[in-house]
Amino acid sequence: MPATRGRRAKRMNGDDREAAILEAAEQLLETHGLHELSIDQIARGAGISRSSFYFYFPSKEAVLLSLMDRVIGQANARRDAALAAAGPDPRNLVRAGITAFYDTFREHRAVALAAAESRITTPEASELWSRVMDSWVAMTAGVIAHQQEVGSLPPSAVSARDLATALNLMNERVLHATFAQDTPSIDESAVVDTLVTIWLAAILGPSPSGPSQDPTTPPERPR
Amino acid sequence: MPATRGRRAKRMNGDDREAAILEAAEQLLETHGLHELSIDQIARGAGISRSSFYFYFPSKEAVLLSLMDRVIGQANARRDAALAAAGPDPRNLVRAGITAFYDTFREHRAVALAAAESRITTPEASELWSRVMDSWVAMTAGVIAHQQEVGSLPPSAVSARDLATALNLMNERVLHATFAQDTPSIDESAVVDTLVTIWLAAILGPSPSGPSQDPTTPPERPR
DNA sequence: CAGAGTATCGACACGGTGTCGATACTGTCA
DNA sequence: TGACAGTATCGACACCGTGTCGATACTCTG
Repeated sequence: MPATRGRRAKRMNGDDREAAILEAAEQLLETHGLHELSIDQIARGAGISRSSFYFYFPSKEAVLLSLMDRVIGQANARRDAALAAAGPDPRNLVRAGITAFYDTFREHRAVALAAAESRITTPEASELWSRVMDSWVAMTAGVIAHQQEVGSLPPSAVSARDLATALNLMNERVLHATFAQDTPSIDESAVVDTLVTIWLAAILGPSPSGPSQDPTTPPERPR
Repeated sequence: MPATRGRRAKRMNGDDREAAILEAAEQLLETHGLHELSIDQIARGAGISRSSFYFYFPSKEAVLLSLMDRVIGQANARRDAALAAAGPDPRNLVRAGITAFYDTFREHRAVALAAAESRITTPEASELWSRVMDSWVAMTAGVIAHQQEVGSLPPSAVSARDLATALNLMNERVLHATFAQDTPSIDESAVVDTLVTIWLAAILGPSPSGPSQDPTTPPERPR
């Protein structure tokens, strides 16, 4: 990046600079964990000094919070669109929801990983993520309760809410492991299918393959 | 704790002091996250100065690593005993394994939570935990593969290994959430049942409740 | 072109880390 | 018993990242 040709573009306006900080941070997070990133690095990456950084954000965690907001908004939008297009069949619903989540965080894996890191130290990040997870859990619990009413899931000993919580936490952890290439973790090519399989086993339960009420989709669904 | 009656017990021998540090650390971790704990606090808690601390451990992460070793050893021992006592029925196997895990980390929740925190910053902690998880995954994958051979689980599109990975990561995350009282999380009273339900749905799959081959244990197993 | 707001920086104080050299205590062997 | 070796302890120092403050430069608008 040569300094904007000829005359050096000295001052940036506040919004541009803020955007530059966000961009620099996300870019640096591709290669370094949040904890191994100093404010100085982010500031330099955005073309300002460390102390100028504080003019825009009170801490690096605040930067991440901004980044998280954007990504979460995208995830929710994508989910709502996907679910609307999926129709009522729980098989499609589940796959659509998981895919929306997967696609978004795959595109912004740096932010996703940093968010998990930040949650530990920053209450704000923790609360933001809690709200996100809660909305997914509530939605999932609705689907499960519906399956129980319709009769394809026997109202087991565990509550729909708890089941929904466990499944969503599984997604969170499994996708994190995949994106971080943890050991053990699941390959990107298989992760969605694996999650969908478990979700369907858990919420469609005992009914082996026979569709209980919606014959619009084939009972067997390989691939 | 009054200073050992009358004459102050000045010097401790090295092993005692090391034990005191471990104890102080675990005790402090009950109420504070690892990141909000300074070496000075741990050292004072063990009755020495900060610089003396370095005589015993190179960092607070090293202390945690010691703590983790002990707890992990306990978890493995408990698991092996439980599995040996559980017999071949996968229903009992699954519940026994999950309960062993749950019980151990419940008794040492401070260490469990700190371990998760430390994994982010300390490669050693990350590797140690990876090895633990890998051994659980391998064991689980064995059970799943066996179920597939026996025929009660149709060899689905996803590999036994991936299934095992997802289920174990679910346990890790769900139990963490429970012990940390995250939002959302599952109450301690319900968490084992919830996990067992999902595991059985995933690895026993389509077969509703009929015992597949081992009639020595009752198919129903409440409490 | 003056003044209000915007943007930037250097310098400082603070708190946590890790190292080093000095010193005190303890057991043991001559 | 008393000197020496090893063990244990500490204070002082240098370092690094953070956050704040006051000074200054730039820019727009009247």
